[in-house]
Amino acid sequence: MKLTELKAIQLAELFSALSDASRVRIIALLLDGEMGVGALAEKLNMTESAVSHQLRGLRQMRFVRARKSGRQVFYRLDDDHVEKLYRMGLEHVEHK
Amino acid sequence: MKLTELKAIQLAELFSALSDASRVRIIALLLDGEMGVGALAEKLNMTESAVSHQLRGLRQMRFVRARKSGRQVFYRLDDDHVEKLYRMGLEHVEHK
DNA sequence: GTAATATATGAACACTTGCTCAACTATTCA
DNA sequence: TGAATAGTTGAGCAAGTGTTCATATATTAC
Repeated sequence: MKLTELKAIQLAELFSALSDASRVRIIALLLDGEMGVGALAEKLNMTESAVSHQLRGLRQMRFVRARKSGRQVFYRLDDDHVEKLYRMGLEHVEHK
Repeated sequence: MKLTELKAIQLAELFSALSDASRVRIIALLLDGEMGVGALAEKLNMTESAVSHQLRGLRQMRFVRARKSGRQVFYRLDDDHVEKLYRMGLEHVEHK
């Protein structure tokens, strides 16, 4: 499999987005639909700040998209590839 | 999507294995068949030590499997999930 | 206007990661 | 046996990551 250095880096960045348990759990929650930062923080038992920092990374990766409504910001998944990757990873983890 | 903390961690570990460009390039090379550490190091332009360190991680994750022959150690992919994850990631990276 | 709410941001810090370098084991060859 | 080859391992270190804490911004309610 030929693979340019650039694509190796891009692939690594892609998988890095899912290489942290907090981010994985954020993705898992967003699979059910959009959610505000505060609600995410509560469900995840994390500070809003920590969640916000993680969401920024996911936003920059185009994994999630933000929608502002009043003073709340609702996030949702921005890519069905993410869901596919997530599900395939879960399959791997569950089947031993 | 309900997700236990344990599974979130396992998923994160799974994706962590592909979250580095060197490891991605190792996987890409092994997609074509098994290869010795020296050959990998040469193709990757890395020291054998660095490659060996990465292979250890991949081995612990059960991503690769080692076969010893004389003084050489040949590595190959140990899981077709890895290939699926790799290809899906590549698809994501290539389609914008 | 002020106060309260929801989120974002930057600095600081502990922790992790991937490399290099040196030392080590294991195998082959002479 | 000793030297050369192939790979592994551990320590050390620079760079990166994820959190907390304090502060800033934006919006709503009064």
